[in-house]
Amino acid sequence: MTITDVGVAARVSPSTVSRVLNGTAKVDPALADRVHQAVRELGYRPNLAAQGLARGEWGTIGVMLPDLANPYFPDVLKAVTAVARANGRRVMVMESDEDPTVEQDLVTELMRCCDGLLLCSPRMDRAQLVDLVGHGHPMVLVNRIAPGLAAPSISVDFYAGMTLICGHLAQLGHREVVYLSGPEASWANGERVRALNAAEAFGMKVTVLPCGSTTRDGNEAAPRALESGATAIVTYNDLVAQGALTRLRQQGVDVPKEVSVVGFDDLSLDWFGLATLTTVSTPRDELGRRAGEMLELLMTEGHDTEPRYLPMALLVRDTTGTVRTTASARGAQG
Amino acid sequence: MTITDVGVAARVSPSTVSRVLNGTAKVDPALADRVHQAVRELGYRPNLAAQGLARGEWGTIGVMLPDLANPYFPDVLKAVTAVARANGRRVMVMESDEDPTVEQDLVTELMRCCDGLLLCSPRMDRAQLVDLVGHGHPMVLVNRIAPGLAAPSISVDFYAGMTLICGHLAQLGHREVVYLSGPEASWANGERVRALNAAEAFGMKVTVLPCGSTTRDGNEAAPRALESGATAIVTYNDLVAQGALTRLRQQGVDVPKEVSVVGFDDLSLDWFGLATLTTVSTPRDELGRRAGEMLELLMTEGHDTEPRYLPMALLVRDTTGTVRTTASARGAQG
DNA sequence: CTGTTAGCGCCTTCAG
DNA sequence: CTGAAGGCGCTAACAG
Repeated sequence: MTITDVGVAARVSPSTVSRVLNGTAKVDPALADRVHQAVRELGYRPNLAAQGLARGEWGTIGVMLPDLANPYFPDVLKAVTAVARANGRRVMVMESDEDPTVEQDLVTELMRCCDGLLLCSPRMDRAQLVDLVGHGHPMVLVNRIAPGLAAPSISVDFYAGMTLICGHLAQLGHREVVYLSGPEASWANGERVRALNAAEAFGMKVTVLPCGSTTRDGNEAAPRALESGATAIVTYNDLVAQGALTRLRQQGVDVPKEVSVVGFDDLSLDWFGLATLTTVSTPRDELGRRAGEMLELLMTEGHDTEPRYLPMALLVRDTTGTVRTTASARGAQG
Repeated sequence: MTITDVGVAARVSPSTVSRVLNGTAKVDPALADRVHQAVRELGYRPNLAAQGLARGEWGTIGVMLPDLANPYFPDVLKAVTAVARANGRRVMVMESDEDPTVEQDLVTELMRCCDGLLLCSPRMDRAQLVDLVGHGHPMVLVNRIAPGLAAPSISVDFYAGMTLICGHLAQLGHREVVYLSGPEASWANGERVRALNAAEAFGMKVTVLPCGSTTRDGNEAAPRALESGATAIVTYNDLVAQGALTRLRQQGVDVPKEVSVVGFDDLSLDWFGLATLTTVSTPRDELGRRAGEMLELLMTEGHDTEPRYLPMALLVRDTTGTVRTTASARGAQG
């Protein structure tokens, strides 16, 4: 089933078939009709490998991300896919399991079969990033801003988000908070930490505890967080927060009366359980959409867009409250 | 950067390069060394489009699934990806949003750029399935067994899983249960319903309520489920169950004292909240692994494997208990 | 506006 | 065991 078969069926040359199918040039309507009919009758579909070879492009964009099981990414992916489809492209996604070495391989692999790449929350260091970008393949960074890198970037404004959290806690009277830190190699985690450190200027004492990005991590870290003596537990994301929350409850700790807990990302995990998490929201849909658009622009017009930051919004819900004054738990809810 | 460039660098013909790279034929070790070195120095990577065109295959398998946001699928995907990588293939996934029409398009699209397809929980009807399989592309069905279809299938044994649930409830004294039904077009849902109906032979009265597959669906259906007067709420999956559970608690209903709730799939959502869900477990990893292997077999040897059913296991946890005898809630926990 | 011609980069017969 | 030659299906530059 080739373009030639369609050609004979429509009594035209293969080129003409190609032209009507791609709209590359004006074709006599009569011939075009014959072609369309033949295509329909034969159920012809262009061979993508042949097209790719001839055109030098695949009609596919690649997405690399650390973990598909994180509810964060399906939302982003849906938006990216929508944009890609609107531009007539497929999407190929690969997950790295948070491993920088794997990331390198995946990107190399994706470059072989995609016209452009979206690197979501890459964990690799700046040098590796520079190396990869140097290959000249269009790629845009998502949730990672790397200064001086020849690739457009778009990210949620983690720093501002965490600042909102700190402000909220400060106003509730919290002066000592503990932060359950995300993956060490995560730039996004670094931004959160920076914002926390900045909050110390306002008289807030911050303890950083290595933790992780999953519910399990939060669950395991909760006791240590409690022991730190902080009145509020700030977390890398909602998953960690929920894990911690569960553990605290099991230990009979009253949240938010005895201790406040804050999430990050608004994964809307709050369907579960009675209390819903105070957190900051991420515009995941917009993030995916704009990232897709930036990549498309980069691929088609070589447009190197300015780095963009997307704002987060504070969502005060049930897990934060005024700090308890002494040893007794008599604080009021926020 | 073509195979010819490598050839000149290694002072051999392109054919020789191809042969050492693919292990297609015996090559003088000295030449092979030169080739490897040249490849390394030039950083050469075969053009996939050219390979695909010449070989007539893409080195890619396609996966179609209804919804990436369902935590069920990332687990399956990880296993599929692992198998695919072990066989030197990439994975391309597309989600249909539970829409049979979209499914048709996606499969058609995937057939154009993949050597084989995994159709996960397809919602399309049998006729459409037959049509698609008729195209002669290797495909295996996951979580859908369709009799007389010329495609291998593998599925979790939903019927047996639901039977375990019914038995468990019956032994706790439940005689009236309500089922929050999944997507109408879901074969897996049909299997669950069949098992429920079979349970009626044991004196169990079953009411089926249309619901859906998401937490939101469960949340919204909970009041209706309660009104049905049943003593136990059986659900399409853990997501629905959690949604219902949350709503019941908000209404002050004591689970499991006043009503029992059972999930399905063991999505391990139980990190959240105080009570963990009684449910049946799905071997998602094994499902993905075996599906991948079946597809590989089908692609390489045309092996048409027997349909396989994977067993589920009952996990009795905190949300089921003995039926309350009258109006008072004095049941004990299971 | 249409058909003919020459590759895209690789694999795979076929000679040697 | 190696090189040369043809073709995979399509597009694009070239004549007509």
